Amino acid sequence: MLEAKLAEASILKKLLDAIKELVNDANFECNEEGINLQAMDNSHVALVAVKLQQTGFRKYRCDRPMPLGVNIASLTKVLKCAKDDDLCTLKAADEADVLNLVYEAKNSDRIAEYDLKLMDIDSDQLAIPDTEYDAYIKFPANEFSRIVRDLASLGESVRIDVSKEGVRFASDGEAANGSVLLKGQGPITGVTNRPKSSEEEDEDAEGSGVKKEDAAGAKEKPKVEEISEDDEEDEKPKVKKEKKTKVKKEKADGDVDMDGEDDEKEYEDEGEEEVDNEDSDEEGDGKKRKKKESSSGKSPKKPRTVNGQAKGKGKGKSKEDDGEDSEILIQMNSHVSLTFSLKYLVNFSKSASLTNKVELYMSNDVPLLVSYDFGPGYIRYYLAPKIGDD
Amino acid sequence: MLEAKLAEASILKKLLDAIKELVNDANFECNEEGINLQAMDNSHVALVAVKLQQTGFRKYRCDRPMPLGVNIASLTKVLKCAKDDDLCTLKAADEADVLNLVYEAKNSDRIAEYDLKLMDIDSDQLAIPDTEYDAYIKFPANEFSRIVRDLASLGESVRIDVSKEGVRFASDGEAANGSVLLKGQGPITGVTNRPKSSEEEDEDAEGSGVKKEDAAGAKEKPKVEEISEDDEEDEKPKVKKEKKTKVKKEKADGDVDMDGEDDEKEYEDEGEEEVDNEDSDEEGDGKKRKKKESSSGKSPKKPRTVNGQAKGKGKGKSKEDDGEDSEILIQMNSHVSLTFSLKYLVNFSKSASLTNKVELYMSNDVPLLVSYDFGPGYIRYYLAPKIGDD
DNA sequence: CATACGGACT
DNA sequence: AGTCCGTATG
Repeated sequence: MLEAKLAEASILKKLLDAIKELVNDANFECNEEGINLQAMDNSHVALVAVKLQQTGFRKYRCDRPMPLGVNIASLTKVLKCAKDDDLCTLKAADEADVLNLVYEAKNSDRIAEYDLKLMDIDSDQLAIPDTEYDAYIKFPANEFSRIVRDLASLGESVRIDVSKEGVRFASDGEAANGSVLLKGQGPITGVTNRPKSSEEEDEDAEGSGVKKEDAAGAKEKPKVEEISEDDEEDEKPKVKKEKKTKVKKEKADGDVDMDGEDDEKEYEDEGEEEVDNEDSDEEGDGKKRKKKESSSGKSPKKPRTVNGQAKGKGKGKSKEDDGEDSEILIQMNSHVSLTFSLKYLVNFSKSASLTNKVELYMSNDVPLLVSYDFGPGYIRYYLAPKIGDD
Repeated sequence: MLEAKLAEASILKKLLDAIKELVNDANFECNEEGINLQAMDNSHVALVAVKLQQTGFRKYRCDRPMPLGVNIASLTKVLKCAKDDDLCTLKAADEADVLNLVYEAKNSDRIAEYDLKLMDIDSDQLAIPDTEYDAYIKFPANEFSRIVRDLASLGESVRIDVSKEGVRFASDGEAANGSVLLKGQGPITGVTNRPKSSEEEDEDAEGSGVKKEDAAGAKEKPKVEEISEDDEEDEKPKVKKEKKTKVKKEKADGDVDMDGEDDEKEYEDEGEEEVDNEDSDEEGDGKKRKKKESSSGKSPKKPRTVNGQAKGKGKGKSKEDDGEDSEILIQMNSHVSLTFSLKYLVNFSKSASLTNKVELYMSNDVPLLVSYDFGPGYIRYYLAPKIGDD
């Protein structure tokens, strides 16, 4: 049986808001690691993958793997009956045909309980190719929302170019053409980030040995996702580190002070690694920053980077993230230029309500990965590029 | 070519919001003085005239007069892509068929650029008759918004009466009749205000200290007649300070001719003083005046008229400006009673987002002038009165 | 016909 | 800033 207690019903509410337009029905695949959902959008153009890690729950128990087929619209309705800060417990008996949701007000003077009917859904889980990405951008989620919404008002599609200049989003429309350039802070370095698999997340979080299958290898080889069926393509998506280095690099991006405002919060040299992740810190050209980054760049054993901490269980610092909110981190191995349908990107950008950062992973001719990591898990979208130049 | 940098994109956004429902397409007439737009509303009942003075820009360059025909809806779309506090630069090459808009985030980590397609628009600029107004009211813009919205919910039109009693806005409706009386602070004096031309505005801005108070004794009787060019010589139309009246009057700035009559009155600026600023573009081109006044113009802030300070009302309202916000200044030469369509007034009142004061200029049987002066320019609406008492 | 997005008003 | 209404899209 399943019993999973989430500290905030709002997390589920936002999650459902984020996918309800994309997906009609989907299986919540529950196992001891947590809950996964994977589905193609209605037109089979985009893929959405959600993970709620076991560690993200206040309490989590799942004796055996079980797929819970739910109608997303129905679940959305039921979730609307929860207050944002209610404790939310999902329960399902083995072989149950209903999912039981219990909402407890924080002060526990109110308990609401709903039973959502389940359905059998063919889980045609699509395999997510394990990809090496040539470009990685992490920036404020609302910035992304803004850009795609703005451009969507002009045209149908957007071309995203990642170059040394930065990231450019450009769209041509009837009445006007538009382009937005994000410059990023600091030098553009090679890609050192990659989507972490759920196991990695777990490990990052607590290093618990709970992981299953490829536990061991997981960290080393970045696998994108656990695909069910045919993930025989074993090339792990480790990012290409080949051309990683960019010429100019001096300070880590954390040091940059865009606004010119004096940051009194100077980086404490220890404790907090704020941003790192750039493998190439070797420069040490006497910039004011102290080296915090000691890892050897080439093979990030554990690409720990702030990312990890931020999202990970080490919740300790969720707030500090804000300090990072306005940062734009761009990593690139080679020039990438892809065109996507704005309609989908606008849809994806709804997930901004879950977290304040979004990560884009791109390589030419490969689906774009848009990833939002939030406290208890992540939601990732894959969208194939348009071909030709329509 | 044109290159005009505005410190806040929000100014343009608000301006467009203010006119987009009234106008579909319009020419932005750019010349070395600044940018003018003049258009009839879609039903040819109201006229809107906008001026953005060259001094209102962070940077301004316009080598030769050029009309930029834009579709207001398209420009509105493009402007929505700007953040309110973005620096906004308008650029157009000579004979260009696109208007280029560049938005720079204050911290410059984001640069967005849009090209808006231009169109050829027949500029049937209507002449705005030079009018002597018998009544002038300056009061909080949101007060005006409130009054017209309230009355619009009752009836179709409003009768505005200016008498010694104050200004009364009255509307009769099916279910109820309503009337709002504004009393104004201080005694009601003769009209000393008139719509100022942009040059005058400039002067006010800087010469403010310079004004001599009620220069002439004419104060009591605003004469409407002297339209001379001499306006600049003495003080700018300063309004009376304290209760005293100032009288200044000269020509109104534009000549509108709602009816289509054209009386072009040319105001040549006499060599020294500038006063012109007619919206009438046709001639506008011909008269290119150079700004002589530029000197102290560096702070083109809102030309605060003396009024503000003068009135010592004990308003202790909130912000500093508010001190003036609640002031109601009424000047009148003779009783004025006019009826207008509320629908239009409600529309005009949207400009309240641009500034916190509105000025009404009225004379019997003549179009009402509703003027909003904001930092870099002004927006004025002319609306013919209803006749009979429908 | 229903859903979602954008704009307006309080 | 939030809510509601209207418009547009699927």
